[in-house]
Amino acid sequence: MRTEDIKGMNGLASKEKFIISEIRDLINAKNFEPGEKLPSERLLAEKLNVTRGSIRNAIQKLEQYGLLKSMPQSGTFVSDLERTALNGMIDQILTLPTPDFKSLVETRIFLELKIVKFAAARHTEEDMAEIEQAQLNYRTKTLAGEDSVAEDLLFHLAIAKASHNASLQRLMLSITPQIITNFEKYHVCKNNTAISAIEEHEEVVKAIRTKRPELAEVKMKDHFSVLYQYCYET
Amino acid sequence: MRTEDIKGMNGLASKEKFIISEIRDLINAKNFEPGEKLPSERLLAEKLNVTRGSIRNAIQKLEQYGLLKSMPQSGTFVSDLERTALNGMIDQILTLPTPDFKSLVETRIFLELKIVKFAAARHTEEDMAEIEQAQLNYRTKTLAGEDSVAEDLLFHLAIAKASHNASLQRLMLSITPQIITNFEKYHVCKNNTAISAIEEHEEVVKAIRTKRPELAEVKMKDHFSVLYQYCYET
DNA sequence: ATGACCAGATTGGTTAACCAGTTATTCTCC
DNA sequence: GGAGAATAACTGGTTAACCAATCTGGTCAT
Repeated sequence: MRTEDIKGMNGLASKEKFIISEIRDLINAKNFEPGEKLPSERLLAEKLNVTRGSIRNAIQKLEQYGLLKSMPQSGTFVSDLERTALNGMIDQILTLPTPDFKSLVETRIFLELKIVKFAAARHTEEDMAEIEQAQLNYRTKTLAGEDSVAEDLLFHLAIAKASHNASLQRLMLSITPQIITNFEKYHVCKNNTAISAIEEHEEVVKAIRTKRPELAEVKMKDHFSVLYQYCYET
Repeated sequence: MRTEDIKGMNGLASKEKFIISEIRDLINAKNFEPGEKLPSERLLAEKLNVTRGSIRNAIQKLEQYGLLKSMPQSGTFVSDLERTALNGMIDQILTLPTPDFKSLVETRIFLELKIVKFAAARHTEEDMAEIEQAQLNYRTKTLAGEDSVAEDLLFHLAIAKASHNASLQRLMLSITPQIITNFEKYHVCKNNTAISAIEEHEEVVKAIRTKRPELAEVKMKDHFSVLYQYCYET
């Protein structure tokens, strides 16, 4: 059995993939009931001829997806899912490809259009203050002719926070940096559009402040128009 | 310095929070440039009076969000983000609350309505076969009067895969199990609605097969109507 | 002066021993 | 024979020593 250390398509080392699939097979072979206890890490390590650390990594991965739950000094338990569901999820996790840039941008736009609607509907006074402060920072930095990518990011994150949906906020946090760090590479963000972005931002702010979700979405869409074209017209 | 082991609001142990915030402070104090190398794990551990393992955990967390990047036998580097952006992101990560059930459901519906549109537009023959097989499984299991929560989940995951957007698929994978495992607790999924769900599913399948994104979205929305009411009418 | 090169220090990653709880077992006493 | 307590075995988590790749600084031949 080769266990190369090269990273796979979805960021999982192939050794980790192997272990995860073995755990899946074990769950199937033994007809595990939901909530049942997995064999101990040591036993699994011995059975699969890998180190215990590798087992722990694999378990941690599946724990991130909510499929397993480790209890200190007690054991690792499969979550309350049917075995067939567990199987399907693990299969998808194993074959999940690394998102390409277009997928990321597509997802980001889509997330933000919803987030800004929620923000317009649910924001508090403090949220509004933070958004406006972020926009002020972006404005001054941009007008000074300096690079304002960071301030732009913070503006959008402030809106995400104001959406009062922790789940959406987290998704936003997890996909944004990947996009930002690839921006230059893909030449998506033109510097000369930064000035006009100030006004676009302020239109969004105005719509949020006046609590008009639909308008906020439209204005955000305008702001994303360049990115949008990149996604759907190439 | 208290370092309780109790999990914080966002699933981060307070010790981890402390370390992450210290790392942030360090990056600020030393005016780190994008891409610069962080002090070694040993040095950080000594400086913060914690074990090296704790440092490694914190770094791993920030790596998940794409803010740091560990290079074997070389060092840990901050990603190519402005320091202000780094700061804002870390602050949000530290204060991110655990998503409540309503946030999760809200997000799931929203994701699926987009996913089904993409699936209708982009699915391949294999995708379609998998979706229809999943639906068949759901149908037979439900008609047999057995519990079909797992088959329902797999049906929706098959559609997510057919969206051909790895980013969306991953988001879907990461929020679904949390919802499923809380279903019973919140009594959202009534057993007696399962039969009618068969037809709703098949309407969705039909819309996907005939490549009508808008219709697919409508049909999916119908399918989620009960959940939707739970979200927005309580 | 310059470039190739080598040894030692430093790095993140890995391993194995250890720890504090939990759980199963056995032994005792009624 | 059965309930309760002591105990041994086992659990995931933690720690410290170890590893191999890498980086650094100086040295030496050119």
